[in-house]
Amino acid sequence: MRERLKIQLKLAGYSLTGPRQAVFAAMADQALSMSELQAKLQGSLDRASLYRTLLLFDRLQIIQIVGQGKNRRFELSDHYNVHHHHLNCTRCGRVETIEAPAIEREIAVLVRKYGFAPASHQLELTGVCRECSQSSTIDSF
Amino acid sequence: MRERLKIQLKLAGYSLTGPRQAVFAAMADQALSMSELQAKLQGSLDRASLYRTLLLFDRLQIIQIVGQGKNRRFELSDHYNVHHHHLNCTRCGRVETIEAPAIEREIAVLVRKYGFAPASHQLELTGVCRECSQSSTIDSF
DNA sequence: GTATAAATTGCAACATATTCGCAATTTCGG
DNA sequence: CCGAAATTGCGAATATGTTGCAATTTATAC
Repeated sequence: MRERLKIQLKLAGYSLTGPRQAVFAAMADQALSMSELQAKLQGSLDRASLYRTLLLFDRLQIIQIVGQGKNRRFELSDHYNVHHHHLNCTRCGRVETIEAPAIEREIAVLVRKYGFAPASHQLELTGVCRECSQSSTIDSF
Repeated sequence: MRERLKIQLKLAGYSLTGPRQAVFAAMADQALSMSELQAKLQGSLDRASLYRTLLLFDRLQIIQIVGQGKNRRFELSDHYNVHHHHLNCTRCGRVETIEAPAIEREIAVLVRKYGFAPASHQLELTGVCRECSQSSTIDSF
C-alpha cells in the first residue's frame, strides 16, 4: 500500500516524504477528525504540514473528506479502501461504515441518465443508530 | 412559505425576526456557501447573528448543510424544498440538483437492514457534468 | 395602539482554525 | 555522495467562528 502511494505521488510529480507517510499511516485503519489526526501525529509533524498534506491528498484523491463541521473526518479514498458509505449517529457520535451494492447500482443508472462522469460519490445517513435507539437517553436539542 | 417558517419557529419557542427572515429568504432559491450568504446579506445582519441563525435553523432542521470545507453549502431542508441530491462538477463548479426515487427506495431498505432511524440523508456525486465533459477544457490538478 | 417581559440583536473582544513567507532541511536522480 | 528542486518547520498573518452584555426588537396582554 505504501508502494502504491509512492507511485501515485511520483506520477503526479510529488515525493513520498516522512510527513506524508506519517499522515497516510495514521489514517490507515480509520477515519479521523482533524484533532484526532493532530493528536495521533503529535510532534512528528508541524501543523502547517498536516494541512498541506491533507490538501494535497485531497486533490490527488488519496483521501476523501466526509461530514462537516465538528463531524468532518478524513479517510483514505476508495483507491486505498473498500468503497463504503456512512451512518452518522447523532446520539453517540459514532460513524458506522456500511456497504450497499444496491445503491451503487442505482447510482450507476443515475449517472448515465445525467451524462455525469463521476470521480467519486458519498452517501451519508444521519440519525440514530440501533444501539442508541434501544437505550433510553434523550436526544437533547 | 414564510408563514410556515413562522409557525415552525413559534412551535419551537422562537420568534420570526428580521434577521431570520433575511437568512431564510436568501436561501429561498439556491444553496449558498458561507461567503455567498455573507455577501448576499451584506449589512442587513451581523456576522454573529448569521452564525446564530444558521445554528438554529440547522437544529430545527429548517436548513441542511451539504458538502464540506470550501464546498459546504446551506440550503433549505426537505420540508421547504423537494428532497434532492447533488452533482458537483469539478470543472465548472456548478452544483446540479437531482431527484432519484430509486435511490430513496434503496436507502429505505438499507435503513431497515441496519436498524438505523434516519433523520436525513444526502448523496453527493463529484465529477464532471455533461456540459463540461463535452467541452475541451482540461481539468488541471 | 401601548406597556412590558422575554427573546434577540449588534458590537467588540476573544478563541480557534487555517494559511503564508521564507530560511533550513530533506528528497531524489545521476 | 552531490546538487537542484521540493518540502518542511517556524512564526506571523488571516480567516473563521464564538461569547458576554447592553441596546433593540418581538410577542403578548391589555
